[in-house]
Amino acid sequence: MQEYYDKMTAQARPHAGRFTLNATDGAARAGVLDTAHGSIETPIFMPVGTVGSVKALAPDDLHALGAQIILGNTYHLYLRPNDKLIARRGGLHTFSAWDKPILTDSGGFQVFSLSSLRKISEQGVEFRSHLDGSKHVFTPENVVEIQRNLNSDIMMVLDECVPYGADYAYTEKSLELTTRWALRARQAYPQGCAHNLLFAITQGGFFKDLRARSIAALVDHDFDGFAIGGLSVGESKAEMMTHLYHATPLLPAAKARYLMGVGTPLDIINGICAGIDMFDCVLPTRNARNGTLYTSLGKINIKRKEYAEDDGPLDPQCQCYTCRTFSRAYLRHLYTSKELLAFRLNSLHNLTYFLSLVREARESIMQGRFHALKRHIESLYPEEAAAGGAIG
RNA sequence: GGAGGGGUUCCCGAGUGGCCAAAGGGAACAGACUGUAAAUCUGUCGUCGUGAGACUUCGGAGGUUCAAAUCCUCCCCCCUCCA
Repeated sequence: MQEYYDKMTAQARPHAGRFTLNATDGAARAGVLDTAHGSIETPIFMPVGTVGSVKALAPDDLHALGAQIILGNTYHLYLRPNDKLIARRGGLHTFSAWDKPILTDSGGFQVFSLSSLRKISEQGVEFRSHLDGSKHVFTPENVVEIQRNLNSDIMMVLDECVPYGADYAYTEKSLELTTRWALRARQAYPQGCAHNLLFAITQGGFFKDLRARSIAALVDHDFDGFAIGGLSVGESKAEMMTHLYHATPLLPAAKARYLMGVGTPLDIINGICAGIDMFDCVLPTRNARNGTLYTSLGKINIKRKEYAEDDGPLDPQCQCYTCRTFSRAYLRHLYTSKELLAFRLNSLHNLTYFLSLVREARESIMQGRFHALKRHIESLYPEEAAAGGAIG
């Protein structure tokens, strides 16, 4: 493996880990994060490709969309096909033919979402595979090792994503464990994987003092970026926003900030408003496969009968391949007929929407007019805004 | 001509005296989805009514019964095999 690590290190571009701020507008930031496979311009939305594939799309599609970085998942790729198999093929970039940056989630979320299958201890988490029931152990150290084997550009530390409704005592105990795990992960690889950036994950549930404590305990350690975890796990929109706006300013300004698993277009705008740089979410791709599409006029469900004879484009203001080429009537027909093309065209469109949104946000920050964009997005999702998604 | 099987709510298909406006699929219609065990899940799905409930349905027409999709009679139609 050392030979593999050396080779990956040699191939890495210089300055990996450097984060440069280009502009700010209020708390909103526009920056650039350098990684081993190139730079990403923030704020950024990262399409989710859990098992080494953004569902329904090929790398060519992602390039056409202007995707700068995608996600992979440690838990899923470790179980299948296995990180060592991927390392033998030259890492996840080579294996999946994606040459731009990749961020891998640690499996902390699976510890949460597959909770019936696991047992948490100081050492790490013992869990059963959802695929075949076999028993495995994740520790802060081996999760980093797995991500190095994948040659992830941005590795996430193992954390516990605390379920919504957890009480103060549990949240506190969990946060302390997550903190100890993060420090162990960092200490295990102090210099050994400099080009595989390592982000810490802050937790703290829905208690402001615990959020602050989690951040304070991590900021002084040498992480390449900081994530806010444990939001959007079932809480109300208002609660989520309260903690988003409370926690983000506590993160160090000089490092990239990542809001994990979020969110809707309005959530993302709020995150940017609060000072977040990076987002990922399954919403655009999953909703694409389930028929919900995001447009410049709001959300639409392409399955609806009203589109059966609608010859207009999905979104007249969108320049994506889907909108340039096909009618709503055809897209509805594809979906209704269960044609696989529906997944690809819908995913292309929704990701175009999310990527355009963050690109516009970046431009508006550079030009000092971010607030106007925020107001506009709020007007597109009035119900969500009314539910508490219009703070700031 | 002979022997047998069958016609159920948009479709397929359970149901053979009351617990049946009728299982289960499908279709249709609507909704959900936030670090992806998701091409998944949920709801509605005879008519009227917010509701309790009322009314009309199981090929057709009669009949038996307190009660019929279910039992009886006749009729119509479909399928298989034999001639």
